[in-house]
Amino acid sequence: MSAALDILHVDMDAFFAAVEVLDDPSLKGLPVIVGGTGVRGVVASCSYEARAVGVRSAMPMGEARRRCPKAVVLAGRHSRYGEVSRQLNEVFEFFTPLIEPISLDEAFLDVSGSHRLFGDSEAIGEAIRARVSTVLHLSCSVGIARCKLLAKLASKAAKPVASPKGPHPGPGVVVVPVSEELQFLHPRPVSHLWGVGPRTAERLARYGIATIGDLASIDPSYLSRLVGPSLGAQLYDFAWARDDRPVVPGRAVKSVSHEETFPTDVHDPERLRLEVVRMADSVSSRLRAGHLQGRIVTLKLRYGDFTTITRSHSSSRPVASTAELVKISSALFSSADIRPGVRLLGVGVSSLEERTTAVAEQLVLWDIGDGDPNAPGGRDGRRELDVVVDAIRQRYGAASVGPAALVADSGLRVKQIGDSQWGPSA
DNA sequence: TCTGGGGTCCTCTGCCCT
DNA sequence: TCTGAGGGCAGAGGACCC
Repeated sequence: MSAALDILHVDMDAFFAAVEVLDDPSLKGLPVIVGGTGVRGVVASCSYEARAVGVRSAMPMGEARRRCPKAVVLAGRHSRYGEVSRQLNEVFEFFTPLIEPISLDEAFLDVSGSHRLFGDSEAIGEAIRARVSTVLHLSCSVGIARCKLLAKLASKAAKPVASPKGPHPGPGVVVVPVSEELQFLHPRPVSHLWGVGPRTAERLARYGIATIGDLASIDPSYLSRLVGPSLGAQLYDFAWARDDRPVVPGRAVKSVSHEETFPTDVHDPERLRLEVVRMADSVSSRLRAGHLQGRIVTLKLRYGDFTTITRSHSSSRPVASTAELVKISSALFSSADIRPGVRLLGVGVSSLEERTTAVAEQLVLWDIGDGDPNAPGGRDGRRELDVVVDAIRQRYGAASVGPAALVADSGLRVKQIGDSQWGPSA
C-alpha cells in the first residue's frame, strides 16, 4: 500500500434519526430515538439531543426511555433508509468507483484515481460532505488516512459531539498525516480498535492494557497468548498502524438468515414450529431473490436466560427451495430442547454459491415428493410453486402470499427484512 | 440497564480416516 | 489386530461489527 492518503471513511451522522427528522421537520431539535419500540427493543440510532442525556445505540429501549422520557421514539423504516443509502452511494460514485459499503450509512472509498479531477483527498472529503448536504440534506463525517483503520478512527474524531446544550459540531473532516499516525493512534483506548469489543477490552484491562499505546509496547507473543494467535497478531499490527486491507467494492454475501426475538418467551412447540416455517420461507425467498443456494442450514435458539444454542446440518446438495429449507430446519428444531422457553428463534443458510440455471433445472428434475432425490416418479411442482410465489411477492409484497400453515395461524404473517430489525414492536 | 437483527470470523471439540 | 498421532471436516459456541 502506498503512503498516499487515499482511503476515506465516510460515516453519516445519526443516520436513521436524521432521516426521520428530514422527513418530518417538526422533529428538528427534539431528542429522537429510532429502534425497537417493544419491551425487548433496543436503540438503533438517536439524535444528538438524545445522546446528550446518555442515550446510545444498542441500549435497551427501556433504559433509553428512562434516561430521556421526552424522547420521540420511532420504530424505524428500513426501506426508507435503504432508499437514502442508495442516493448516498450515487454521491460516492460521482467521486470514485472504488466504494466498499460497510452498512447503510458508512463506506470506505479509495480515491487514488480521483485527484486529477477533484484535487487532494482533503478537498475530496470536503466536496463529499458538501454534496451529501446539497443532495440529501444530511450531514456526514469523513476520515482520511493511508489505511482503513486510521481512516475509520479519523471519521469518528470528525463527528459532532453531544452536549447538554445541544449538538456541538465536529471538524467534519479529519486527516491523519503519515508522520502523525502513531501520535494519533496510541493515546486512544484499545476498544477503538477493530476487533476489540467489550469482552476483549475487559480481558486486556485485567492485564493493564488500556490504550493502543499499551498494546504496542507489549511482547506480541504475550498478546497472542492473551487473546489468541489470530486476533493477537492483528491487534499488534493495528497498534503499529499496519493495515494493508484494500478497499474491496461489492463483496459477496456469505450467509442469509432471519431471526426474531419474541415479546415474551414461547413454550408452545406448535407455535415455534410455525415460526420455523415462516423464517425458513423468508430465508429461502431471499436466497432465490439473490440467485443463491446454500449447503449449511443452521437453526438458532436463545433461551430466557440468554444462553444461545445452534443446530446445523450440512446438506449433500445446495438448498434454496422453501420446501427443502422447511424440512431441514424443522428436523433441526425437533432435535433442540425447547423446555426452558424460547426467547429468540432463527433460521440461516451458509456455504452459499450462485444458483445457476443449469443446476436449478437439474434440481427440478430430481426434486420429487418429499424431497428425496432417489424417489421414483415425476416432479412435485414445489419449485414451480416457489417461482410463482416469488413472482407474486415481487408484485404485491412479501405479505401477499405464504405457506398455508401460516395462514391458518392468525398471529403469523410473512415479514420482510427489517420488519422487526430492532426487537419486537410494542 | 437487561440486552435486536443480519452478518463475519475465529476457536474448540469430537469424529473419522489414514 | 490394536494403538496413537495427526489431518480434515462438521458442528457448536462465542466475539465482534454496524
